[in-house]
Amino acid sequence: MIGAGRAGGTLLGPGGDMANYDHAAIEEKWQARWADERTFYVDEASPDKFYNLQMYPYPSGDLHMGHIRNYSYTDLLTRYLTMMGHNVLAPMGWDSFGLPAENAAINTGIHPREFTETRIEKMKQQLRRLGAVYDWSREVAAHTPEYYRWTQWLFLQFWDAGLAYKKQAPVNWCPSCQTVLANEQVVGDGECERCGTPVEKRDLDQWFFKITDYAQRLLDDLEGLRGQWPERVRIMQENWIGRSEGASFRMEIAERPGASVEVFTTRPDTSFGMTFAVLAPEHPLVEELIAGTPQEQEVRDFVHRVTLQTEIDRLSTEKEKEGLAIGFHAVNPFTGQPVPLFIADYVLMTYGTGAIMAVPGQDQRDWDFARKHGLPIIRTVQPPEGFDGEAYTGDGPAINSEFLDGLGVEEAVAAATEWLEERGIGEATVQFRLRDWLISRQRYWGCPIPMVTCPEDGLVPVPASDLPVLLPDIEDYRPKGQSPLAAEEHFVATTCPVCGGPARRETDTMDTFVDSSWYFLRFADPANDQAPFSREKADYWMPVDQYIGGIEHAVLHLLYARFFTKVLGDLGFLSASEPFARLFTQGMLTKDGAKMSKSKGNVVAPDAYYESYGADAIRLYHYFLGPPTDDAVWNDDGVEGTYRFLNRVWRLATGDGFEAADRDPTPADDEILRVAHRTLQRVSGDIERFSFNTAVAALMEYGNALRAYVAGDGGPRRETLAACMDMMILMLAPMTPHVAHEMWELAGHGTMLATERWPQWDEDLAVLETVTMVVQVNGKVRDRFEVSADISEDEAVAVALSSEKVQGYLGGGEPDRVIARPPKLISIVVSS
RNA sequence: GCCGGGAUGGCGGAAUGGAAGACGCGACGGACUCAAAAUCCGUUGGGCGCAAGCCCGUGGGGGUUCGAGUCCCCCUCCCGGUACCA
Repeated sequence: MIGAGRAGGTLLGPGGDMANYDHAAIEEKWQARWADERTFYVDEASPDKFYNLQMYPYPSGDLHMGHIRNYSYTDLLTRYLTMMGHNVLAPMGWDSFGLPAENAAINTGIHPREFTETRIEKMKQQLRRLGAVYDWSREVAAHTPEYYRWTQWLFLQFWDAGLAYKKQAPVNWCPSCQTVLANEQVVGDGECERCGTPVEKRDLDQWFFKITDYAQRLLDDLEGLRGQWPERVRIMQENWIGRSEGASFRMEIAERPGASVEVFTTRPDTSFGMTFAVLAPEHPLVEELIAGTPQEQEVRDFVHRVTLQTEIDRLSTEKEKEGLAIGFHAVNPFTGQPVPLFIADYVLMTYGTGAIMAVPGQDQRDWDFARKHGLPIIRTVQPPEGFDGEAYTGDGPAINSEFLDGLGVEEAVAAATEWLEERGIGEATVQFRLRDWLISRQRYWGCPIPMVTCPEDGLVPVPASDLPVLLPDIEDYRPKGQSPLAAEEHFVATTCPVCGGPARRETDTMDTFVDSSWYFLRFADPANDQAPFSREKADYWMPVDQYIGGIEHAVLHLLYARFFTKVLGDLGFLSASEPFARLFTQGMLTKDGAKMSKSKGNVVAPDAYYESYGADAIRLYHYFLGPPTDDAVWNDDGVEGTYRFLNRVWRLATGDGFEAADRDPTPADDEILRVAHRTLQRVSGDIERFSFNTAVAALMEYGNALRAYVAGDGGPRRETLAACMDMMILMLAPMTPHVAHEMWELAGHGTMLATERWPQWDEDLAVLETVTMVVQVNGKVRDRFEVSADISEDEAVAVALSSEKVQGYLGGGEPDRVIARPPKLISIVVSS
């Protein structure tokens, strides 16, 4: 077909001498073929599986260019890996519970289910239009009873394993969303992740998952992800888990024999420098001690004032630390001396023991507080000569510390801890910053928590056989401080599974992060109605070989999913201990200096681009735009360039404007084949290392070389051009699949391009025959030679020294030094 | 504050310690056209020069090296995370 003129004319563009391809017709044709032939549907037959997963999206309805960028990357890999011969699972599903649907219901009266499902359909259409391919037989949606039945079932497994519990706790409350938030969902200066409203504290009965039981393993297993996950994500998780080692010990209250307070410190070596101790205002001991004392009212007022502060004020580091002596003393076990006991807002009840020993000499916060309240400061670590700071936190010999004197920090910590342990006062302990995961939400559009409360039997799980606890249809979605479900008596009123007596259902629903903590497992076995997934299928597909998503999930989703995987592994449901073997976080697409979002009004709708340029040109532009890990700025003119490129390739494929001849090969034919193989080598390597932008650049250079070849003396040789075009088409197949498939068919291949094998380059052809050798004199390039790529060192030096220009710089003398790096470079050093 | 990451033409970006600016966008000039669009060809970091060519140039300052955008030290600015975590 090559060189046969405008073959297959019906799909050619609308007239003009320089025909553009008819992207609309071509795209529809091939999208239908992939769907009808279920080209990317997979089973478990092959030993060479590859699980290629993109974070399943919230069905927002409209794909903007930011989404398109992300889906384009995943689709490139699905197609490339398929051509590499892997059995590639690329599923798609919907994170379809959550607030937007519920808010829409409140505002418009449309049922969240209808709202959600309409949008899912819309989004599926848009993915199809992009040419993104999936195994749609595995589609899941978190809001369907077929899915959330198993979310509830998994909750029951957690409950049975003692990993789910309910307790009253001060929680983050968003007054606008009228629901609680996990710590991880409080962002910035204490604002709601969703709506930006300042978060308040409230005491509520809430459900938690005991993720803290897994803190150490979640931390340890990050090691194994080194090199496979972006370093910054690994570090963010490490910091979030926040392990610190130290000691906790008890101190007697001087005025109350029998009463004591436990403190945690990472620096037991500094205990001799303790000059006061501080309790969190909410510490239970505070109320116990002050009851009936003259200062009772003053202390209560202070506690009240602190707890009323929003999280923002309380945690602001600019604010001066506020505190109050409560009139009691703690006895420092190391010295036997009493130190005054304070309450202060800088000590948090939620970390450690909620109480600290204060050592102003070695802790800046304590220093500040001591200064403000006129408390003594004792240094217990000798600062280095010339130290002019305040608290000294570095290493140095211990001083003023009796038996610790002279020891370095590490030895002193060990010695002090041992001292405490020998006396039974305290012990070495490890603290984590990580808190248990609060999963209750007082909202309607989420997975109901399958528990009932019975006056006789207390909290009772709904039997697995009664699942799912269906989310009932209701009339009033407005949040009122408790879940809208609480107002639905027919939902709430039930019977106790244990005693059969009247009982009440839990009305909270689960955080949507619970739904997304196991969806990747459901994709392995989506139709299973006996279990969330079979171990066999999960073990076949897991772990996810390549996970792709946004950096915004660096801690939340990725930590929870890791936690779920470990729990389910421990419970015997699967073998994998980590869900995502490799993680790729793509950068975001910005416009006007911000991430594209509806609320910012800076979204670029793809519709006009689809019409003018088609899906392939849009995709190719996204690949070309820049490194996929980096944020990128949308540029309206850019698609024009990739569209022009594709049309030039199309004209080469359709023989538009030239005639190919059956003739003997010339050096030009030899050379263009070499360029083809060199390009294949570059493109293959670039795709493997996610350098899509340079892969596209290589293809463009190849296209330019092909056009020069076609226009060159003697014109194109039919056989050479066909071989070169086949390679071009195969390389374009994962990137611009529609036009590539069309060209493949036009070239006379009767096969489906998508399942063709990615070609292998010929090493002998890919290597350069001649190289430009640069000759430097004193570091500056002074001459260049075309030399054979396998030139010897001696020859290369001889060529360099023969250069007249170089001789000029040598001024008749001998070079002091010659550094030879054949065939690319000869560097000559000569003293002036 | 602490922990990451970054700064290269008008713009997006490319460059295993070895020709800085590949590839593309934009701009300018030209061909084709009655004209325009499309397409094709050429130029395009700055300065000096008729030219051959020379000098300067990867945020700033030092250093290592025959050779630094790349490695080391210091600084400035920008982005992300985290923030009284004892």
